[in-house]
Amino acid sequence: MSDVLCDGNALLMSTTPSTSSASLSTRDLLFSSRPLILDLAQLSAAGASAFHPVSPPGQHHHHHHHSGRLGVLSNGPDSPASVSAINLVSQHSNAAFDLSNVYGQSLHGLLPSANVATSRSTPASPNHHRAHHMTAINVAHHQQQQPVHNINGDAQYCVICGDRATGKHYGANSCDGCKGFFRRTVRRNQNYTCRFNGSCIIDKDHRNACRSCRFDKCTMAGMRKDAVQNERDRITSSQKRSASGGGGGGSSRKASRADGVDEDQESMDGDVKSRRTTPEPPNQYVETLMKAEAVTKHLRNTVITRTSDQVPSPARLNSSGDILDSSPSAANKEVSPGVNRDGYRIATTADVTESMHQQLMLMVEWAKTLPAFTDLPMEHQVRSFPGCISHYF
Amino acid sequence: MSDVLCDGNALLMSTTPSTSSASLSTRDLLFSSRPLILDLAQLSAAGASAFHPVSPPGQHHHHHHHSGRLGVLSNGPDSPASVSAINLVSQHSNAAFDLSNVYGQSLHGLLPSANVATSRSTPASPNHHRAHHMTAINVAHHQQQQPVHNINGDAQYCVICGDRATGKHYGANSCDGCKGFFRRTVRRNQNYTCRFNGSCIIDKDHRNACRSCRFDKCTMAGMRKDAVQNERDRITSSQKRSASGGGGGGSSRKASRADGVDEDQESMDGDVKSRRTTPEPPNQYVETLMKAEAVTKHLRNTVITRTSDQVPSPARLNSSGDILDSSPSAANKEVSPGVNRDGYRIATTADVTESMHQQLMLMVEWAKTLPAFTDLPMEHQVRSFPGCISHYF
DNA sequence: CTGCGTCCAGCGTACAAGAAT
DNA sequence: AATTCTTGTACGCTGGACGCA
Ligand SMILES: [Zn+2]
Ligand SMILES: [Zn+2]
Ligand SMILES: [Zn+2]
Ligand SMILES: [Zn+2]
Repeated sequence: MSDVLCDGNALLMSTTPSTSSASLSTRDLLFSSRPLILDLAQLSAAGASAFHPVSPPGQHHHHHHHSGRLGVLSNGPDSPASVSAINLVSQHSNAAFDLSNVYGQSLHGLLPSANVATSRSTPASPNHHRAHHMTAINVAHHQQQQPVHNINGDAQYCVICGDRATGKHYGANSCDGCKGFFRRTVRRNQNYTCRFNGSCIIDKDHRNACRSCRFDKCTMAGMRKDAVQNERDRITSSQKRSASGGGGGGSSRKASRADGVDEDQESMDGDVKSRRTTPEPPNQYVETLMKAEAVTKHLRNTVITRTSDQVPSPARLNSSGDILDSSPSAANKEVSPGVNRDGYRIATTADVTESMHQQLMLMVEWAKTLPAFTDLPMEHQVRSFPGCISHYF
Repeated sequence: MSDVLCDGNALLMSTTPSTSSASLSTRDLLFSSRPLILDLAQLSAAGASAFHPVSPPGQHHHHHHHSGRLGVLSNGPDSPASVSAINLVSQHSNAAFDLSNVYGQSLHGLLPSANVATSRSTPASPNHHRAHHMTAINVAHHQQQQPVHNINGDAQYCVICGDRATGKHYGANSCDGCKGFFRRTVRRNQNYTCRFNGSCIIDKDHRNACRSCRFDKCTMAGMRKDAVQNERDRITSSQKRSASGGGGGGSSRKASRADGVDEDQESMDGDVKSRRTTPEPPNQYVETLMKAEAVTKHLRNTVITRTSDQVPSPARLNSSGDILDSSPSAANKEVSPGVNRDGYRIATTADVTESMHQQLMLMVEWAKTLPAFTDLPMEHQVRSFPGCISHYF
């Protein structure tokens, strides 16, 4: 029962690894003209590495330390295993089910033809964020203050975050943001603790994501605490009497509450607390993924083996007991009639079902290896699948 | 030609949302003992509908749209388009192929409920407003800030809902409610769909009745997405201040968990958000993914529409011309014989092929939005596909 | 002019309360 | 009844605008 019959195109399931078969292998069909292969491990890894803000938004960077470029992974290692679980091969050239063809076409020309490196460094981007940013410093026109160096040849960028620098502050060439941040921190004698592993990336768009790392970077960049002076007298007074009367008030400064309730926002006090350690590192994401990959790899291989061995091999691996509980028997049921000369046989719905089942399983198992996933309450685990990442599965 | 015929279990393609199949669903089979679900659709992006970030496919069963209460948002709206691209349903009870059920269940409860909200805005609470806000102009007392206009005569009302404005937010003079709503929406990259005709009235008492219209109005009123910044470091109130003094320390806030378990409710990352329990990354990864999601979103929607309209609708959207190049015609060919009473028809190999093709396309397009990917030399780009992710297809 | 300072609009986060499930 | 999500309010932090020597 349950054979899939295609009037025109038979669905065939390969019973061999698909690589060497004389007939067209899925892989051959898929990437006949191109060396496409795919290895997710790499994608995620590579992707991940890519994620690494390696190329910071921009210009700012120039040299900059470590910044770790992870280096490009060469894909080699695990590709062998990547054989489609379901190798559906069509006997006919126009077969609709010839996935290989589909893939081939889809990929053909889809990839960005050129962009090899293009390093999209995007010097221009800094725009977004406050436009009114260009203030005093701005030399009349040229609104794009980029790589410019000032008259002295000093770099124009903040050594802490890469934003445009407004001069030296507390000993380091920096932007107003880092200047203010350092001052407030020192004045208030605050102590921050990194929630990750102390190696957060500090650039213009993320400088506020981790105060601990930002402050460390300030210090590292040469800012000196002793350059921060004591609080001065309030400046506030000025305006009121002159204009106030008539109500013209204008906006000059504000009259900071005479009633004393104000207490202002800048000021300090406090006591020392200890450092608390929070889990998860920043960059270890890639590591985690790699680990997950390693853990599920055997499962993957098993699945592949099972799928491809469906017919011929008497030895079905049921070893992974707890994972399987669905129709295992249905698969190896009377198939003899369909086997043809190339070692393929007609795929039964059970075959397809089985394969999909396995695929799902793999995904789930994979997800389960991610600590962040298992930490979720069950409900959430379920919900997480539809997320942005799962879309691409 | 090319119909898939199953002697025992027919492969059917659903032309409807597929809500209630009585037979065992794949899901049941797969995870009978475990609550794991997996929305394939989402998973493969293809599965389909899931792609729509908000897609509420699920829930269908319960009440839902009819939603009697006016002003109340049921979450239905956002997911009109989400119909599984390929709903394979088995005619037999033990059919392993009932993906529709899988989808339905998976999504059930997955969507962020749209809750309405109560407009707690103003009940009377105008009490305090920001203290330091009332500055110059404020004459000591008069705490009832209502129709107040500031010195310039600017309206003091929210341009979106008419409530009392608290200043400019993201570019528009608005109330705190609209400010928060806009920020959350943008940060989560959410998409709303009006259940009516897109012209809902947004005022103080009804602003929570339709998120779609509220958001549109925000945009229309001048709020800019780019004014919403990235997530910052945690604040925790008694951030340690070291110090000397004798401390008067009174902790202002609640002393939120020093152990870091806190994790706050606000802060997420994906549109379908995967709620994380673990701290999560400093995040550029998520950011990158979100960005990729946003960029390919329209593609996803297009694919879903096309796929779901495959059979019934005479209006197939071929609009996205450049993306399609495979057998489009094959799909809508003589199907009459296969349509059965439930609105399903037998899936042709072309249907499956088409869908898979689209899915692949999506993946590739998505990958192309990742800088790390495009930075790879072409050869590597091609090779990256078969990795751990592709295994899960 | 540089490099300290302060000021405060407008970002942000924290969380209590309500709504939905 | 328990749990999760959204909302809106309270208040902290940031950084550009400026004052001053
Ligand atoms: Zn800086
Ligand atoms: Zn850090
Ligand atoms: Zn409003
Ligand atoms: Zn509406």
